[in-house]
Amino acid sequence: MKKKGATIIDVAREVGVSPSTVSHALSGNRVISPAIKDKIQTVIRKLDYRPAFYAQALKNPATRLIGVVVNECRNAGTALFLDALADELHKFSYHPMISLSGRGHEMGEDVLRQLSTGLVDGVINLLPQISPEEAQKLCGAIPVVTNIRDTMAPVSLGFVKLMQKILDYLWSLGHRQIGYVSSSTRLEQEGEVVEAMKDFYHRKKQKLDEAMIFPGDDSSDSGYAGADLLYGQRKVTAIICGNDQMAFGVYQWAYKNGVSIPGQLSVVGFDNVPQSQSIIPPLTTAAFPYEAIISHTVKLLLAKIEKRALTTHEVHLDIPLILRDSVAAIE
Amino acid sequence: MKKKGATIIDVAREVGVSPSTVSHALSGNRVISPAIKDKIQTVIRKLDYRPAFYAQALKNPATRLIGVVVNECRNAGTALFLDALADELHKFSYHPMISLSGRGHEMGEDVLRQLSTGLVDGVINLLPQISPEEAQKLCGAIPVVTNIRDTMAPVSLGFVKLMQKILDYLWSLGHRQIGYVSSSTRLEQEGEVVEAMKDFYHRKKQKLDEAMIFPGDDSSDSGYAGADLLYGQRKVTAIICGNDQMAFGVYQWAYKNGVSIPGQLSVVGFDNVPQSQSIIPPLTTAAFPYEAIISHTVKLLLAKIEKRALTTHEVHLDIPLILRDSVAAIE
DNA sequence: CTGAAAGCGCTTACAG
DNA sequence: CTGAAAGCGCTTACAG
Repeated sequence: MKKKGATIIDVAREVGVSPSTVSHALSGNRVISPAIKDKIQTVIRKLDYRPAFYAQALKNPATRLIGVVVNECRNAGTALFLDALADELHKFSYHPMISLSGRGHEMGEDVLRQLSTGLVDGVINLLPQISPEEAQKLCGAIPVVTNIRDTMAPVSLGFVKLMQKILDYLWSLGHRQIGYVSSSTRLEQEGEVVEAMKDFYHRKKQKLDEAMIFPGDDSSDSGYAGADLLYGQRKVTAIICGNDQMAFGVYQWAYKNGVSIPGQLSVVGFDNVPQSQSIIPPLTTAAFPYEAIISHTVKLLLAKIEKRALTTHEVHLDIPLILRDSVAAIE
Repeated sequence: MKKKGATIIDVAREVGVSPSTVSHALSGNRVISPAIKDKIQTVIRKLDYRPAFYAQALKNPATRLIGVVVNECRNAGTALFLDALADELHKFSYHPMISLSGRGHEMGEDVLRQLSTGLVDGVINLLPQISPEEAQKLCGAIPVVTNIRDTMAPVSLGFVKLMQKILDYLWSLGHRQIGYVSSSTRLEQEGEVVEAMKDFYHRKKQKLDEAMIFPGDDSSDSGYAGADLLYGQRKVTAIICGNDQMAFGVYQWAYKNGVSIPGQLSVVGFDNVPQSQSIIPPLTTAAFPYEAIISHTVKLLLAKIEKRALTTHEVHLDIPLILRDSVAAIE
């Protein structure tokens, strides 16, 4: 195909000046006589001239584009995150270029590699299956930050404290059989979370039963399957889910099987997506601190791009638990 | 900032051949002696050479990038649409570059204009506030298709038939006071839908009460407000919503106000997003025919890009109504 | 099988 | 205040 469109030379010829003059009129880097400036503006409009992006990029490699790579955006938490990330980047006159790599692992690598050919000034890796090290290798000279897990300045989220808070809460309400549907996006921290659970039971002079942990994949289907196993077979009285999506799957299973929430089964989520508030009963869930994480991620990436020193190196964020109506006491 | 990175000249020098040879080895357009080819591969890996995207684009303007412009992706229907669109584009070796313009109108125009500087081969306009004509003007020589509403080959969705089907269904169950929370994303069709409602009432020897129509903005908040007005003041027994999100808002209002669905209030949505199935009670909703629309949109855009003649010019799609549990008969 | 040269559409020292 | 020229990093006729 061919993108016709006028070039700067066409404009210059029509006005009767040199291309340099047109270029300077556009950039404002040089004082141009008002008469010529006006004429240039007129001709630009007449020919519908638009400077070719790639030709500009060849001279000045900064594109102010940030590649954002994510598997898919159907997950409500991801969608919210992307919207907020776009807003944050706009504040610094950067523009996100979102790539959906799809569910396949190899695709994600391809996308990261393609981005690193000068198209973007930096990339934000949101792929759980790609480590910070891999991401940086795939991107070569282009700065990357892998969300939350970045090696230079990771965000440490208070998963451990959160899990203990949740367990304490459920325990105090009389729950003794507590199931957990884990989340694949927080793989790195999964180990810690399980440790936190072990600790908790240890303090209660009990032992964590590994059969109470169901490996979820962040989809509501896996929440559904988790509920089927944990409530249907393991007879839990409460289920903690690694994200809200899976908690919704638990709700769905409960509805299909005539199990009442929170009457017969208590549920706790993670993310605090809008639906968690509107679902019935409103879901008790942990509020993922989007704003703080996004502002940190963007700050970090811009520092790398602009080769500035980092002011902060590590961030600790607590995760508040939002009490709503999906948890009840055991009578 | 400066993106260092090796150039093709660095590679050529290191191997001891000309840049042309390296270029041909990469493209495969020329037979290269195996020994040299091997050496080139080795050096490329050693220097971590990646062809500069913008320099390639300067010679061959086709980037195989498709700009997709959308206000935001937090709406579940939009997120689903974007995921499926990415999959469809990948089938043809095109890659979506998603831009979130945010809620502001002007931003959307800026983004469209910026895309049209050669960065992408075509754009898909998903902004309800920008008409096909405006979009094409903003994009200049770059092909655009405005989803569904494209002038060349629009998709006509059976909104009229759907609305009549829904009204028939509710009417047959005894509903006489039926509210409607309209959707701002389907502005164009809103008129038709209201006509369909008028027709319906006319056939029933009644008159449509305009007070039964609440102008929604696709957010669950507006569903909430709609329910407050329509049920709280206008005493409807059923509410039809322009999208599922707003139906969820109605659910939320009902929960807060102790109104049971479908016992006291029946609700119908539109989109069939995953949550509509998992919500309690599962929502009776219309299934937006994503796949057909996306495949049509992509086919149309690729035809424009590759300057092929269109095989189809207009598509009529029926919208199935999925009966679930959010509607009950009036006793 | 390989190389030297022109050119894609801009910008920016350099010269006036 | 303005122009001629070099160059960004590639690709592709053209020549051997």
